[in-house]
Amino acid sequence: MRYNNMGTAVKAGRPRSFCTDTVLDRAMTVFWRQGYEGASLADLTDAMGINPPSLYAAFGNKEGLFRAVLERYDALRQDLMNRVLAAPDPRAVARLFLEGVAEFAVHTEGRTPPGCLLVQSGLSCSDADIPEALAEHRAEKERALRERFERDKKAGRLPTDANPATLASYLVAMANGMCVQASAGATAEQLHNIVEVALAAWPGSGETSPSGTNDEPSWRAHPG
Amino acid sequence: MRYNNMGTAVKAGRPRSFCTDTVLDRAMTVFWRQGYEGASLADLTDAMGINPPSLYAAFGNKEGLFRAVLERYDALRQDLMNRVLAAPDPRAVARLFLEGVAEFAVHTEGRTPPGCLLVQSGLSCSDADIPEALAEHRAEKERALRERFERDKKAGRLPTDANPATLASYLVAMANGMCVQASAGATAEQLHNIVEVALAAWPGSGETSPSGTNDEPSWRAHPG
DNA sequence: CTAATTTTGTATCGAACGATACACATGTAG
DNA sequence: CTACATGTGTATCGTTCGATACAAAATTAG
Repeated sequence: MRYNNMGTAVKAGRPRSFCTDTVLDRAMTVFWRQGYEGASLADLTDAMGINPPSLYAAFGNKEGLFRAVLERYDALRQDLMNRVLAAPDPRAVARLFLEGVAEFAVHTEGRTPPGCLLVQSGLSCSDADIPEALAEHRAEKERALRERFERDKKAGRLPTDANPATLASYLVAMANGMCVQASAGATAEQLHNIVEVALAAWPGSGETSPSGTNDEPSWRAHPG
Repeated sequence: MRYNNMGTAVKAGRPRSFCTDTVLDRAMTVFWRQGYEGASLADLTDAMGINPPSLYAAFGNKEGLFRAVLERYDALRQDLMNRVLAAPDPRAVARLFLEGVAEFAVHTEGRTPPGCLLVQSGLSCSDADIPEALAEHRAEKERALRERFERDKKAGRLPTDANPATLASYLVAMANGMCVQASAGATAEQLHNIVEVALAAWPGSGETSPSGTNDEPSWRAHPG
């Protein structure tokens, strides 16, 4: 038995000619732009630069490839979620989350379509497993936010009558809605305007903030 | 030339055996539940109770049927939009709109899937005309809200520095986001909680309302 | 080296896709 | 009635779909 430079075992047989993450990134753009059912195997293999047998050997079938793409998508977004969850207070969590989503949704650098894969690639499909898988991935983010807000509430960083689940659900709904807008061509400025309005809804807005960050009301025509 | 009881001309030839709106309603549920590309012609003709030649004679092709379904969907939602736009002030517009969307999104009476056809049926497709058609229909609602808010601003029912376009975009994004939540199984109570938070963002919230409707802060755990 | 193992490229499978040809049914026009 | 026009049902078109069979290529194991 031989080992590579990472200490993992090298299997016998012909080695793979492609990098898993690279082909997943390419498949991601196809699913993102065309949706799960609109992405044909020919589209996928063309974009990935591999042939069908390689795809099926690596990912099982089309749904397996899609699920692998979703995991890869989460990994690419993990840094953002980590920064969001590391924010000092719930208001900063909300702001970093919505601003981060707005940034990702439009600032694609041509590598991906605008919007969010978890919203665009299959809310409705002939195979209900696909919308379900997407919903689970979205719910994962909502759960992380809710648990953060539950800790904030216990620590006194939210009013005692605040509802962490509702606040998390509000943020995720807002984010998903912004992604729908982005997929239809909304600009970064339009999304950031929406974010400013959305943050005005946050507990403590509209009054002098106890933390001293007295934000400008966000529904104004020309903030600043 | 003969005329029917509505005064319209009766064409020569064998008459249609189906009601256009009825078959469109049935096609709507298929597109809604399975998405544009996930809805096969066999699925559609089965649900509509007609054969392919009848479908093609009446609607041209699959995309033509889909566009007819979108028009039908708008017609079914027109009453809600009329009531929303007839509200006395912008805050009432926002509340009626979001509450109406929340109601429609979950209260389907088994006839349709939860959510919104304009969000679920094809944000991404191999044929880009479909997402574009959906975006136009969504933008139509946003435009109606924006024009209403522009009139409100001129009439002094909104602050002089309010941004009607941003407020309309915020409401539509919120509505679309709630529909995404609904499609994944959110309950009416969860959506209404989100609506309460969303309305707290509205200009004038957080202070004693000038109209005297001093709404309960909406991010509370147990409103009322 | 030979044997075993795994991936690759080509070529293609049966099923499902969107869309139609065509004969028959059912109406109006005169 | 005949002539014409339109819709319906069956049966099927060519294409594309997701998925594989198979043999050659490329590696490890001994």
